[in-house]
Amino acid sequence: MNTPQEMIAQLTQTQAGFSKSERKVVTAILSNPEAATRSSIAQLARLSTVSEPTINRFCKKLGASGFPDFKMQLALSLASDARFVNSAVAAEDTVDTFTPKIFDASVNALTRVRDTIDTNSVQQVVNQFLEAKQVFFFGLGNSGSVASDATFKFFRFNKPVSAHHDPLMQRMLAAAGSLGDLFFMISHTGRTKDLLDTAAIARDSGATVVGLTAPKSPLAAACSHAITLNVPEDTDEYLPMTSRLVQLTVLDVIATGVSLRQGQAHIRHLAKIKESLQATRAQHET
Amino acid sequence: MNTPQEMIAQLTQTQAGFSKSERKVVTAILSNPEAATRSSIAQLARLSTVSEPTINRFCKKLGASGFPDFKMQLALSLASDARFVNSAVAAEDTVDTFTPKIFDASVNALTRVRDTIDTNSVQQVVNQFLEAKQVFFFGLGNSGSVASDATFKFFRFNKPVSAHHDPLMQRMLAAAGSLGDLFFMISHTGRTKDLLDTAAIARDSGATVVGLTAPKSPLAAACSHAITLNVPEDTDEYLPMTSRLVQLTVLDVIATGVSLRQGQAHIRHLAKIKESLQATRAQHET
DNA sequence: CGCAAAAACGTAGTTAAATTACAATTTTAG
DNA sequence: CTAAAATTGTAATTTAACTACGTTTTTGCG
Repeated sequence: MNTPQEMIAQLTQTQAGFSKSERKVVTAILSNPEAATRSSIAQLARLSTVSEPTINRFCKKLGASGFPDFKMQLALSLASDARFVNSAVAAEDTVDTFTPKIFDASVNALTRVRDTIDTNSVQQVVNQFLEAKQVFFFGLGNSGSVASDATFKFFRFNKPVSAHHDPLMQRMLAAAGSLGDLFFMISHTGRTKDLLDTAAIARDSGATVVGLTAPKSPLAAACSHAITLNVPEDTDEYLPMTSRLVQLTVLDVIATGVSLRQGQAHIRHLAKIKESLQATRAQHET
Repeated sequence: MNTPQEMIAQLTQTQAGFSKSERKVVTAILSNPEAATRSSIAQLARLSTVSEPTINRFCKKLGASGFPDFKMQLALSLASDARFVNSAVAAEDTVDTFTPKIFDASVNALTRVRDTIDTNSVQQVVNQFLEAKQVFFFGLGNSGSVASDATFKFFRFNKPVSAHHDPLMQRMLAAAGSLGDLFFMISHTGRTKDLLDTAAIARDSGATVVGLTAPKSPLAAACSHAITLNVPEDTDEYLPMTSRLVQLTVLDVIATGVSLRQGQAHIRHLAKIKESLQATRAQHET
């Protein structure tokens, strides 16, 4: 059936189309959705100061088969939203309590980007990668590590790839760039001056410049193609930068796209690489 | 209330403790759990060829307040399990279809580790970090990038931290180690020979050796303390190595632990670092 | 092997919840 | 201001869930 129930979305978003008493029901439910999933139609009717049939009609209007079904969908909707709860880490937290919070923040960021990422730009970047003769991954700070990781992932495609963390080196490489070169810029903020300069230089030199960065950022504007990421702001002092995780995952997506396009021949290439690693292992893996 | 409903786990795992007709009920539910959440007590009773009260008693035995509550918990349990679905990327996949799969695989890995990680060992590692005079992050390949990322995260604690990717350099540093040095070994498999050697050398030199690696791996055994990660095997050719993401997140957890223990003084230190980055930005962020 | 106690199970009755049919009220359009 | 349409509530009906109690089955022990 319809996979992700979005009952709450319907309750919170849909302002129009509701009558007076229906709005009363919405208010009552929203005041404590958790409780709503556990209450009977009579209880909810009393709480909303409407009649029971009104509740029932309301449920059907929202696509449920009846009140019990509505409760079910609401609960499911809450459950999936519960994973989105980005509860802040507090000073009183212990390892047991803040560990799940950190993981949840990461999951939160990933699901958000999954639901908002523009697959068209991903497709374009995959195409650019396939057409490129040579690929440079540029990043600074945390994004530099992401760039390094990217080389480990993309060198498998029989194409020269490298990562660079030094702004001067990046600048020189960009200046030396030419048609067929792909510069892959990674930046969470998309506002790092050095990278912006480098992007401009690279474009001037005739190379393709791809960005993995924030929407509406200067870097996104400076690139030939950009994949923009809608990651939650890291307002909390303790919660981590989730952008790295998202960037890595998007690079995985791109790599998968390239992989699929390269087809079977490439699979054998991969097998050879895996084999080569065996010798570095103490024992064979299970 | 109890956060993650684990009704299915109770149904699939618990073999003992069930009577004959209760097993019939379990079988009936398991044959189609989805349908079970939508059926009435009478329907399920017929399907299981038992009486309605038997179903009801069964529900209460499993911790539900009654049949409706049981259905609810079962549905929630199914919903959370649905996120675990690690559907493989197929050759016919398009960007639109494989992108969510990759994200889901990452989310899958994170939630799994979140639910299985041993917080005691995290706590121990946090303690080790606080006691250390100097910290070295070692990793090879993909884990090397993780090690680099770790330095960006941990240098904030006013303590000398560095990452090294070269096995020879790692070896030399390990040999030169002494009490107060913390060697932080990152390895997905925990079977990389170079790293195993280095770990042994570091321990011999009197330093503390911490591992972030696979359970029951040689590396885990070779360390003073180990955080072991239960990440899903990467059996699919296309799906990415999720271990990096998990490793990064665990490092975030450790950093948060350290951060919380260092208290308020450290917060001001962080503010200064953030400030220093402003100058590298093209514009102020929103 | 047999008997008694305990556990498991089902039948029938009871209660509560959800739904439907219909009437009253409110809203809207002309 | 009035009539039609939409909205809401009342009351009755149906359906589902639960409880009490009696029957059957299992278990433990002499």
